[in-house]
Amino acid sequence: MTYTEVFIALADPTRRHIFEALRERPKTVGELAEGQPVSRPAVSQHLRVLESARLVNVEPQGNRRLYSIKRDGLNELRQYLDSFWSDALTAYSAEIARRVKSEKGE
Amino acid sequence: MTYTEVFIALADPTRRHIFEALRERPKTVGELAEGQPVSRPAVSQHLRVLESARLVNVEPQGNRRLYSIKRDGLNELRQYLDSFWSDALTAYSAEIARRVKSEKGE
DNA sequence: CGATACCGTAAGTTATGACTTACACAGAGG
DNA sequence: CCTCTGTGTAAGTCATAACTTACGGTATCG
Repeated sequence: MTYTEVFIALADPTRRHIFEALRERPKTVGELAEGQPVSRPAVSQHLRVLESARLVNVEPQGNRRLYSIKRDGLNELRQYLDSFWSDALTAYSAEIARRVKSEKGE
Repeated sequence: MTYTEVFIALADPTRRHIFEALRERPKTVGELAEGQPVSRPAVSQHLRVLESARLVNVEPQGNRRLYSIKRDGLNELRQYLDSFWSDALTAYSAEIARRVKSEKGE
């Protein structure tokens, strides 16, 4: 059920833009805010949501904070999506398979 | 980019529950509403959003309307996710993850 | 030491959307 | 016909969250 946060995080356009801006390279909050039409505190708040969804990673570097993409959230989302393919949408077998996988710690 | 609607559609818990209820088999609006804690018109509105996101398919059958899962929306979402798995990004984020781990003394 | 850059948090405002009830309309069946 | 069933739509309410400005705290640098 943890992909809930990931969906919510990526549903917002501004947040998705920030996230996509990190594909190029890790960036600081100021750098990210510069490319967006919203204020810097707004970017900070979005980054907090992205971090909570395990989509980004923060690494303090002296005065600044360097944000980068983290794959955990993406993995969960992909796992959820794959559950709609693993089997021809029959009954609950896909869901069961997903649960078993996560129980094994994968 | 059209995956925007898909993200928004699946971000709502009620809408995701409705969508997941269709994994078992195609269902009518009444059947779907019965399994949800919200009113029937609410389910109708959710279905409109899901349909607009190309996540469900509707087939009128006499008096009722039979809804079923449509792959188009899921395909777009998966395509978007897969774009984050390019080799460069994979190597880059793996490096970040490794650094963070070693900083934690793990 | 100041002074400045970088960033997070608080508080308040506003827009969005999820929900309700009420209504309209088409098909099935007596 | 008339009624019931199944569903979509309209209008209005209310909660949420996205945004702003203001402020506080911590490094860096002169």
